[in-house]
Amino acid sequence: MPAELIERDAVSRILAAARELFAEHGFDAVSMNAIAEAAGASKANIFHHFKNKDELYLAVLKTACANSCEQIERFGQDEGSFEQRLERYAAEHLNHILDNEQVTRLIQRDLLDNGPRRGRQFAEQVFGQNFGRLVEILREGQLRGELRQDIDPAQVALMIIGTNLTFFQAREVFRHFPDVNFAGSPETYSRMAMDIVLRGIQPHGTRNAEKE
Amino acid sequence: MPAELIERDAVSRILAAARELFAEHGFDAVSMNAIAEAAGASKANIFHHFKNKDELYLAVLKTACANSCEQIERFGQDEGSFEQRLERYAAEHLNHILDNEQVTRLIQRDLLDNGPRRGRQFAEQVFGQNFGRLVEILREGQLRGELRQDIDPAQVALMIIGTNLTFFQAREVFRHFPDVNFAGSPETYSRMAMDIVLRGIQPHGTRNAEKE
DNA sequence: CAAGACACCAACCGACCGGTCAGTCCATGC
DNA sequence: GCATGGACTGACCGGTCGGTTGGTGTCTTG
Repeated sequence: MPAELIERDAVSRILAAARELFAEHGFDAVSMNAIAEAAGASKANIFHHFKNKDELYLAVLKTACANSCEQIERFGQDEGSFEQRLERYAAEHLNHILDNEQVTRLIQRDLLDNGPRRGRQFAEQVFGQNFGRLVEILREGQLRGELRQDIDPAQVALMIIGTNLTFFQAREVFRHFPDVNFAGSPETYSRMAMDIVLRGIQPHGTRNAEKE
Repeated sequence: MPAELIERDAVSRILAAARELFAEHGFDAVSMNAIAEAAGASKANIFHHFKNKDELYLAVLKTACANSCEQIERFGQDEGSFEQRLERYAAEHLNHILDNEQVTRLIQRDLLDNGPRRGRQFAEQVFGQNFGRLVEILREGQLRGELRQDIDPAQVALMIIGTNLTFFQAREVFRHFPDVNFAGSPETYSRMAMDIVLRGIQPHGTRNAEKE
């Protein structure tokens, strides 16, 4: 992939290098010199294409979020039962954040710097889109009586996204925990988590989750 | 020993200022000058007490984690049914991370910088202790047949801690989401989340969670 | 009191920071 | 042929970075 990187035009090379470095080390820890070197361009050229460091950061966040949102839009959209859709959404979401590690880290970092800060809107955008899709699926299920009426769809959405994000965030840490045996297997993790959630949100009387 | 008192005074002032600034802005964005000014000491004095910036950061993390771990040790320890203990643990954990915002942010930041980095062990320490306590409670409940045998306690522990952490991390963001009405009320949030989890991990046949 | 240990600080250092500038290169259009 | 203008660069700017130096005042100990 370095060959590809060299072939592309300067702006996209700069954006790619900046995204990688910002995600890995954070905004303040990355110098324009480092980005220039990684992108194979001069520092002055970066300032030619982007007004300043902040604008470069915003551009990185913007393109990354646009890409991410585009993929999220398709999550859980296929046909299938409510449970299948929800299960598939969770699995796809977990896969997505694992496949797009850089973007996920970028947004998590941005969320952490929560002051009157730079790219807040983009974090809200991606987070909100995830949230919206999920709540939509859940509301629909609730209308069809496939999940309890007395639960808050937003609550369930947060649980699903939250456990996925925590899996992403801490997977390297609890890889060494003796109690944890799903650290290397997001599929196992996602299946087990949704098993619990689905059972937890079933309507009170139903017992239709018996499998074998 | 008045000398020790004086020393501890300046050192603790430096540690407090550093903890606040590191938590708010991250390691690289905080200069020793800023810490010195916030602590009411000279920069040279900081270097007198701490070998370098990294050691100061480690010291901050160490004291913060020690304090945090001490409190966690008491979570969910009181008498009560399995469900009560679990519910109380979740509520106490959420309260804890909200009360100790600085430390939580500090550790989350450190988790994000996952390379061959500085304070990894402390993040593992706090995270692991939370995890250990929860898994312990869950294992006990499993032994007594109060939750399904076919679930992984570590999975449930991650779900509880994960949703709490995500609540902490994103509460400012989804405060503006129309779908969310628990943003300002961690108690409501914790109660609703545990309602779902508890129902999801009940043994297959039981129906003892009907509302009174 | 002398000597030393210790807390503390102003001034300073080289390195590097984000950002600027004058100028080169080169494709385009007249 | 030649003017225009965007892409691009090396050299440079003021300022800040983490860290050091040389020293002052204060307390303890003999």
